[in-house]
Amino acid sequence: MRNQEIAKLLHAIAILLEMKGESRFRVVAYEEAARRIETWPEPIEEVWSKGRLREIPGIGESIAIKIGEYLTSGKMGYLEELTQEIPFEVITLTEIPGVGPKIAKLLYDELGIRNIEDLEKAIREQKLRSLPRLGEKSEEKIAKGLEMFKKQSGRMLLGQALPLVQEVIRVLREKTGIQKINPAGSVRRMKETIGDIDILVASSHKEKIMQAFTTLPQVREVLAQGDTKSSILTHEGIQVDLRVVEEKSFGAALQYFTGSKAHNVKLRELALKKGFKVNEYGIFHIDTGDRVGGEKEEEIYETLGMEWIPPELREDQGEIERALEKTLPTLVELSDIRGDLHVHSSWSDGLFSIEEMAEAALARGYEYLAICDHTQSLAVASGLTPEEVRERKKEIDRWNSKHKDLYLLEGVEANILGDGSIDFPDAELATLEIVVAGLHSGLNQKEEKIMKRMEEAMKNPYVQIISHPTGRIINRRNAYEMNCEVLFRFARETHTFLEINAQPERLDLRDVDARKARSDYSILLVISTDAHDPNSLDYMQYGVAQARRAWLRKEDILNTLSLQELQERILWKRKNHHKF
DNA sequence: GCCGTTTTCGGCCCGACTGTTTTCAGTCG
Repeated sequence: MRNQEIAKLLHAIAILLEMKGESRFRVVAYEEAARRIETWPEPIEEVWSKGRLREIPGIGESIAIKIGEYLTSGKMGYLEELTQEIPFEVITLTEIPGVGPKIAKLLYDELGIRNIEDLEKAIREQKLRSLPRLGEKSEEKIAKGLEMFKKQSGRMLLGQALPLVQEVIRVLREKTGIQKINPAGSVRRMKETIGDIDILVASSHKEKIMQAFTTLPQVREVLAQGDTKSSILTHEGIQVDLRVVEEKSFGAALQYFTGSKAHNVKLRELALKKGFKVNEYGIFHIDTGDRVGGEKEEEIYETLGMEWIPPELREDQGEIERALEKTLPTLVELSDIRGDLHVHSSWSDGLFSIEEMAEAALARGYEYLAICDHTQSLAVASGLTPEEVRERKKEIDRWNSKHKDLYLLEGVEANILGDGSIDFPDAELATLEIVVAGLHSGLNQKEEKIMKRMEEAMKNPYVQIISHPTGRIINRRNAYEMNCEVLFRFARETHTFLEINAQPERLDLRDVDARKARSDYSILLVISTDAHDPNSLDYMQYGVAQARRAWLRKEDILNTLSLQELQERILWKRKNHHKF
């Protein structure tokens, strides 16, 4: 999968073109192409080899040729031409907040600054303030941006951002009595990672709210305090922006600040075609200037003849077209989930007893919970031997005999070994109700080997679910070298389910992959928390959000079934294995 | 550079804020 790699090159071209002062439409075209490729679920090299690059929106003749050239020769002549004028390195300067292409170019042209180190030196020597169109304040601003840039290590996880937002909102409500307050931006869209946090308030008591906000206990530094917008930095170094708008504009502002940018651009283009103008204050007739809505977000979409679009879908990935046809899917909700099919107990590397995990599941209203401890080859995680699994069964049976409202499924998360075999005998697996299997070793093997292991594992009649199928850890580890299309094909052929692992740093499958697995391969997905403690059962909300971003409905998720239906579905594979 | 229920040519989203400027360029979301 070389999508990221190609997207980076196209992004670099866009920046370089902007530095040169090229038409902003060309710049936008390269940016758009980069974004499309980055989120395209198929490996770009495969799309290319099938001659289907032009089917990706935003890829025209010219960019398709450049991608082809790069995949054939490892070079992109156009990019090399551009970097003759401006070194590739200079692009990294634009990642500093407050430094865009134009300033980066200025820094390079006037002071020969090529990278972060050069820039630091120039700031120390106070060289920036004497440049044309820059002054003392600009120098200060860039110095501050540089500090922030050096501190941050990737975007924060949704699992970090959401609790913070909820806490900030709770305290602001308490302190000021405001009613209308909502997260916006990528937090509201429940993206897997968040840049900075946006919160929106409707009120006419601006001063009081800003005061309350900038004196929150979480505040380390107030970055800006204005009438309508203030920004703070928390002790963890997270930037939170708060905007206050008039009640009558709340819906329009919420729509506007929720984004995504691509979604908003498309929406406003469409509005223009229909004779309307959309901005953060409302929706207006172009001819008369009359305001036709804006207090509620729904009014914007309705006026344009569309269904209201759930924030999780607002990425310009087809949702606007579907909203116009009024055929958006009804997305799965947390309340649809009837149980968790992958949790650990203190029998392996979990921190709490089976009973404690079960009580927590009961408290969340679940009908079932699958105890899936690690198996023997995973010694570091106290993986269980068959004997230990039999011992454990007594404890599970004891719960089930006493409780009728929560059923414990006896399971394991088995390990897929280097040759694709499962580290637990088939005869033992056959005694279990649920077998999840995943890769936990040999993660750096070549694609061919990885895929062979996956195939072998899925052919095993007792393996029902593949856990964290791509193995990525956000900000820390890339996915295995693998091919999701092939994985999906195997999964379909062997009637194996795939997991959406809800751990905030995993969220694996990714949203675009899960969407493809369901839409193109009809694979049923399982949302599991992989919890090692009772509180982590709440990760389910992130898994559900991921599923919603993948356009999934209740009927696309295995663990929305009742216990009886679930048992039928998961036992089907071993009973019918001879047929395929 | 891309794209087409107005178009194969002529369009291509919107506004706030900031700083260094006397009218606007650059950045951001």
